[in-house]
Amino acid sequence: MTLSTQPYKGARDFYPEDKRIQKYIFDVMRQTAERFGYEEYDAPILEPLELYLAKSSEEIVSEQTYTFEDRGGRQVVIRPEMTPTVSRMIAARRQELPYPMRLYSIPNLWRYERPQKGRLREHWQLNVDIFGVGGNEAEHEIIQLADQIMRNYGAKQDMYTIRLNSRKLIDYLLGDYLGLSDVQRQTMVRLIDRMHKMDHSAFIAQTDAIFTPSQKDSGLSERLINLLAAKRIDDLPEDAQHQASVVELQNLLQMLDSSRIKNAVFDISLMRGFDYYTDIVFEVFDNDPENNRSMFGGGRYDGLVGLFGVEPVATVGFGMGDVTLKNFLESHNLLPGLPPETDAYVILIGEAMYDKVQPTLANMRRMGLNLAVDTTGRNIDKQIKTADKKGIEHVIFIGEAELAEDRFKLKNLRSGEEETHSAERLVSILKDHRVKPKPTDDSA
RNA sequence: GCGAGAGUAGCUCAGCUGGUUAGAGCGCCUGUUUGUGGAACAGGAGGUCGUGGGUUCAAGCCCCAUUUCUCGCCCCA
Repeated sequence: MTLSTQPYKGARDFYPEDKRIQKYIFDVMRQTAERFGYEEYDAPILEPLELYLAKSSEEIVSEQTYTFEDRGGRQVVIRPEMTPTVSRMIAARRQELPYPMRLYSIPNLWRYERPQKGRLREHWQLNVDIFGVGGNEAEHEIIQLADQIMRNYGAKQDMYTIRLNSRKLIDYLLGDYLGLSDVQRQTMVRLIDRMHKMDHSAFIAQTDAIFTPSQKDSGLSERLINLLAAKRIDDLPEDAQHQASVVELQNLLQMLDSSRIKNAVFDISLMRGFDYYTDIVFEVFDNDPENNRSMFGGGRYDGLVGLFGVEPVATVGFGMGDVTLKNFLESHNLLPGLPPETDAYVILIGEAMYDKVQPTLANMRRMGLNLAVDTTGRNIDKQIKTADKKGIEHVIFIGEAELAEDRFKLKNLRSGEEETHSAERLVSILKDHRVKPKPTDDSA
């Protein structure tokens, strides 16, 4: 049996060309979050099992975590999500933290599930949370930030849709308005969550299975279907329109619209899986018909910090996974070409040059250049080929003549052009060639 | 956890109703005499056909199991 070279199921190796993409994706996340005043934090990848019990969705804890017993007999989980962890951190310093607290992190998370498109076992997820803001300014800022990240990747607003709903509204509609029991509500939420994945008749059949005979006789089925047909807040029943949750939703949509976010819509069927959401939830969908799925989302979860036995803290946040995001960027052709960090590949000409060239290399490196030197002494053509294969755009030739004159030949492998310059000039030319992807602030 | 499809060279794949020493393109290595790449030419390395069993005179091809990958379901990023 030979040793496998494959990475662990559902996890990825990142070769330099992959890591460059990941770094770019993370850089945009970091810069955008920091633009809004969010500060980076981190935490251990291991947490005690109790942290997730009754806080995440039940299936994630019971079937999708990597759980094991450590040598001290403790039940340990490799974190499947970051929200319980950050809530724990806030609770630990509940009294002393300056609110509003704005935090972000890009942790890797593990879930034991069958890998498929957009879903792996290990993924990285930007987590952005604001603590201590009870008003809709929190939702507004969080969604605005999420939207700005998308724009900074170069996404246009017609490429994705931000869907909004309210847990409170759903509770009111299913409970007070339709009169469903708690158990019925829970089942119905799950069902509505995937109503767009099934055909209409199958959906109706399954809703009917949830209702009691008397509920069915009183026409509950029709009322539910009418309710779910609501495309806009105005389509909701008169009674619902006066609910505080609906006023909030309307208010938020208004705020987003004023912030030039025109692709946010109300979606009554939006549920989200986690149990801890308490109010407004949102999800961002890829509009590409090839990849028409939820990319990421979040919402308000005012109850989580309080579970640690401290005064509750109002919280809104979202999580954005790198796998689905990369799918989005690829399908919309938004990933830029990313050259390696190495500014130039140094090719030595002549015998025994390696030692002689060291002072020159050290000098250029001191001036800030990233240089890789070919140590093989192979024919020049092979060395150039190597540079080209590595994707390094520039080659510096150094031989006896160059050392004597203290001027070096720089070749651009893309254009084929060659120029001879002093070390100082080389450094400044190569630094100018660096292309750092920056957030494209298109707030205009 | 459930369902479907697929695993042949580093990559993309071909391989007839089972029939001798398993192929192509690309890539890789060497050389065309060491101060210039992407080309051309010449040569070369590389496969226990995912793994284990079975059927057969004979298995890359048929059967079973297993594993990995891909796609869906559940759930979710």
